[in-house]
Amino acid sequence: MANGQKPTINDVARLSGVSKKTVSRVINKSPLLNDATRGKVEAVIAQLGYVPNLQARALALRRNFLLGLIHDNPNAQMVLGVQEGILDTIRATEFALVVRPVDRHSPTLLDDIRGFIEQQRLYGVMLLPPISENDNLARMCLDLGCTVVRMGSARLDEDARLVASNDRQAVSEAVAWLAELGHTRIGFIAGPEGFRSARERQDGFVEGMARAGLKPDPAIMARGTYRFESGRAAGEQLLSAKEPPTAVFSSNDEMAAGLLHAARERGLDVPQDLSIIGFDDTATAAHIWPPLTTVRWPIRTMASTAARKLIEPGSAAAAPSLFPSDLIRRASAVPRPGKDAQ
Amino acid sequence: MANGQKPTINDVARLSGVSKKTVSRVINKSPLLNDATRGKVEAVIAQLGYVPNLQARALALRRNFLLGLIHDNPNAQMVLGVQEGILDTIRATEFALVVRPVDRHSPTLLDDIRGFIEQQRLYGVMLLPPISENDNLARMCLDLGCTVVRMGSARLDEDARLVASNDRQAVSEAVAWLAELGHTRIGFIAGPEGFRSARERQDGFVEGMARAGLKPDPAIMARGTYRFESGRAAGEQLLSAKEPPTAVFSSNDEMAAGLLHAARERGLDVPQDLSIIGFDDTATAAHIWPPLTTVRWPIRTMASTAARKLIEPGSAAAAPSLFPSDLIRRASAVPRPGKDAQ
DNA sequence: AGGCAAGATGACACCGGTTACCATTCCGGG
DNA sequence: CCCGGAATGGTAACCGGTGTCATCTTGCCT
Repeated sequence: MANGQKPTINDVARLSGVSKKTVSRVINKSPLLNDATRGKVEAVIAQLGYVPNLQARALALRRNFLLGLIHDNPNAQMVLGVQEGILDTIRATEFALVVRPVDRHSPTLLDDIRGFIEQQRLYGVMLLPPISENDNLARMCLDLGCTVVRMGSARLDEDARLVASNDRQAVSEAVAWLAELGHTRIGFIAGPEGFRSARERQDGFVEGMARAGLKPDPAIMARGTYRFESGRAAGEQLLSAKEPPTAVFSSNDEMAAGLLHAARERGLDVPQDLSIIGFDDTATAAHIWPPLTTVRWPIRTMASTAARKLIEPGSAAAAPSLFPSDLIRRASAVPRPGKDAQ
Repeated sequence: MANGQKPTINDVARLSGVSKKTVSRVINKSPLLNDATRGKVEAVIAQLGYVPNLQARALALRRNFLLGLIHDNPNAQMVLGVQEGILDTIRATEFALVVRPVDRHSPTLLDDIRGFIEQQRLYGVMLLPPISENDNLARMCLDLGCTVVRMGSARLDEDARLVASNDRQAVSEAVAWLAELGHTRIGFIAGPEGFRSARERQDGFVEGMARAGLKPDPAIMARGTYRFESGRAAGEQLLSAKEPPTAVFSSNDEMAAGLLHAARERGLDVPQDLSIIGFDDTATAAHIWPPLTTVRWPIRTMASTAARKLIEPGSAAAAPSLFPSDLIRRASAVPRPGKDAQ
């Protein structure tokens, strides 16, 4: 310690004239300890700038302090928001956040993740959509002995903890808003098949239409991949329908931007000729023209909650949490032309 | 081990009838080892599914396998690209990536980061712009005993390793391209004062203008904060000049998007009335209308290189690396109207 | 056959914490 | 005045690896 090494618990013990054990008690805030002793030891700790070695601690405790974030980049904005949310929770703790972007389509996905978890001996992992929907993956993590939290669209989950946004309700309300603006021909661009979020949003669309007394028309509904290009393609399909929509709900912002391009290429004016609502409230949403009306879900808060569930034992943490989303009203959705004239 | 615990090196040793030390040699691929023994031990390892405990290893080796990424979110797209680049390098190693978003303006910034590094005993840290420009921070990390790599705009650096993009040259070329398209009134939106990247880009602008035989006009140059709104404000300023520009280079995409809004609000047609070039090639760049001509720098490759410098000892790693950027030509920059008619 | 260097392996302490368990001191109550 | 129990601190072993150094084989040379 004198020679440039970091001070250890032994140095602290020697300098304060107590045993390692006592220092350990001070660090761990053991209640059965004389105040005088505690003070003495704390003074030495401060003087030395002693920081306990987490690796040694992890070894002795047979558990460590690493949380893993496993995702496959659906959306940079969202992933970063999640990271910030997790940090909000763990910043003052001894936990650290380890990230692991993966490729959902890799044939060795499960093995890669297993190796990662085993090698780093993670305490818990957080799964983001879309891989959070992979039940086999969640089960494997649980079997590997770490706690698991999944983020995603609403759905009960027996064993892994769940933090979800209520996509269905949010979409339903967005559609209701379009109806309120006087639209009756409302189109829909769905997310890719097999994604829970895609289904939730589709269900929300159907529900919203029903509530508004409208009937979804398959002729102005299409499916995309959540990517920009697919949104443009879907847009072309919808807009070339015999009776094109005057408003479209897109299951995410990126596809909404694609739709916007498709509309523009046809010489349509958005929002005059076509109202658009997206989902996610990505950075792009506010920056495109016109600014996109979209659904924002509280990513950061959700992630922060999820992290709490990960590190806090207790049964309460096991109950799924459902978060509401907000409709952000911008310029891309306006009353149907001629509606006021009715 | 039999009772559900993870197998340890002792289990492997016992089952294969050799000592711990020999198993350790197998794991570390020691060359002085009998092939027969190695084979036997490896068989047992495979059979048991033994994975060495990194924490114990870190303790014994007095170094660990954690790389830290410290940043304050200049741009989600970029941060995520960096994370992916780092993973490209460390995926097959025992290193893990620990992220730490921070707030550049926090008064306790340095202390927070120090605590983080000391607590987790990071092996190395990577600093992203803009905090990578903080020399005190870099020095502190070095003093704490971890290797440091800074990403940023070109500039020699004595102690910390540097991975940089050649912003100046890239901007210079972008301006040359505008000149080639026939523009002579070229405006500029600078980044915030005090940022190295902002200065590099500004220098590049001046250089490019000079090369094209043009003189920068302060009346059509403004400064922004790299945020959308500041781009819009700068745009209003530039466009209300007595002699407005026919083309503008914006120091990043987000401000370019703001400029685009400003132009549109004035009834200008982009690109017919105004050509725009941005910087960064964020997701937004391709999704706005018209698609933005912009400078793309190889974030992922740079980050991958940076990670290699972090974990590979050797003096070669200490030399700064400079990466070239590409001009992505999209629809937002077109020939000056009437130019062909000349 | 003897000597010896090189190769292969093992014994043991140690990294920096933790826990189990024991020893001491200091009480109050019978 | 003695004893039991709480409060406090110490000792040793352990977590799962690694380094050092000693030991035991070999093969080869003379």
